[in-house]
Amino acid sequence: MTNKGRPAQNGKNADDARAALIGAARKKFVSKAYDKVSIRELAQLAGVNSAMIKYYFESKEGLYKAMVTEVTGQVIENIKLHLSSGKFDSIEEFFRSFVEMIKESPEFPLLMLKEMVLNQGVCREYFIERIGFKHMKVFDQVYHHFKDSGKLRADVDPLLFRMSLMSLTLHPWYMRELIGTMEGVQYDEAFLEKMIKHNTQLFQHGCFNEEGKNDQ
Amino acid sequence: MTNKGRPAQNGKNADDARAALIGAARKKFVSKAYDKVSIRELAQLAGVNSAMIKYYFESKEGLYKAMVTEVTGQVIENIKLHLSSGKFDSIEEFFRSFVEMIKESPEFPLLMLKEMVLNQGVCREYFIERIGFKHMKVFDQVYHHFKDSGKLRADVDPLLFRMSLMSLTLHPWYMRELIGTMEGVQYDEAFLEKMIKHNTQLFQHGCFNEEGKNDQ
DNA sequence: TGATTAATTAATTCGCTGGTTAATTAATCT
DNA sequence: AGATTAATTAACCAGCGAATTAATTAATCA
Repeated sequence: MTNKGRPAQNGKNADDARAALIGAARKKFVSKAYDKVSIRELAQLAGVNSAMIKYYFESKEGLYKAMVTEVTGQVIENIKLHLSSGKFDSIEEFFRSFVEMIKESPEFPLLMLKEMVLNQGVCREYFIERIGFKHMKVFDQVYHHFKDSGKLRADVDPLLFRMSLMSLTLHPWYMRELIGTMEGVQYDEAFLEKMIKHNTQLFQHGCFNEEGKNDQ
Repeated sequence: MTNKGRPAQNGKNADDARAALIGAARKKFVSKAYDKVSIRELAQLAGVNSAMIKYYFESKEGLYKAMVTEVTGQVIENIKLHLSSGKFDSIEEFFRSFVEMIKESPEFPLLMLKEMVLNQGVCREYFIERIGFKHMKVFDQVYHHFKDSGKLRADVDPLLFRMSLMSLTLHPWYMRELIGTMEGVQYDEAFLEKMIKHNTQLFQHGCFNEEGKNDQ
């Protein structure tokens, strides 16, 4: 019971047609609707036979879920890395960390949008379970952090604070391609920095005590 | 050449299985991906035979387009009614008018999202042509209105102003169902009013001259 | 070398969906 | 009443795509 059987041999060396399939799924499923992506299309891009999907993932949905697991896994890592504590010196630092997090998993916002907002019926529950609450919690923590430190104005509504935070941090990524084509704007360092400053401006003056501000 | 032929007889009286089909399309296509909605499903919800789709709209896509035409038609009317001039006494008035506009065509934000942002739509070009530029122009006009009236601070970036305006006005509608289930919040009068005030707060202090403010 | 088993494929099955058709119904007009 | 025509339906068809199968390949072990 050691090393029998034909070894995996996609392309060069080791064990993975599996990895190739997940890679293909990452590309295709992010930019196209679930049903518009055929297993033949995926197999072709991965350079393997479509039956390999059954072999490794049981079904198309199995492959999709494996891909979601991989992406959300990375995102969870990045959230831990950049946003874990929820303890930020300033709201600007939060906006900057959030951008940093997204930059490392740029497929994520659209994937989430498709799963959670659109009822594609692929694995909404699974996705929400895996990432939804954890993700939402970040905004929650930010609210409480600033609330507890006494920097937030008393009249700021918790839900609306979180909602507007979400809107301003996520929506621009949904619009990325559109903004790119219509306005000719790339999401480069300079632009993202301007966005961070702009959002900071809005929140700093809109939700925070004037006396409590410590930088700029 | 007057009144021959069998009269329309869906349910009660007059001329419309057609209307029933568009109604069904409005419900189904907004909450599900295009390919996940079958013509039988639509016909069943409308209470007619699926062949009626061919009869009235030539095809599934024809029905979809007819639905888009109806919704966007209403939206254009509502934009004219509530947002046409772009001349608002305050940013709060703009937020309120925008909410008013959306309330009368609540399917619109998600429909637009699917067509323009996600590649799930069927008639992206058609949709953009019909509503895209006209709609974007509203945010543009708001910027210029306040800029020209000297109320905006000099350092406010035009694109970021428009983007954040879009984010704050549209994103909450994408999240509507999610917020409903996760937070138990309904988008009723009271909540929408709070949202308007909150957004106003952000912009009033974040983008406008302090001396130029005239209410509250 | 031959048994064993993992990896891979070509070919086939089968359910679903959009589309089509031909027949039926129910009204109006002459 | 009989012709005409719009509205409606049941039944059917073709095509696609996911799933499945049965066979084949290529390695390891004994």
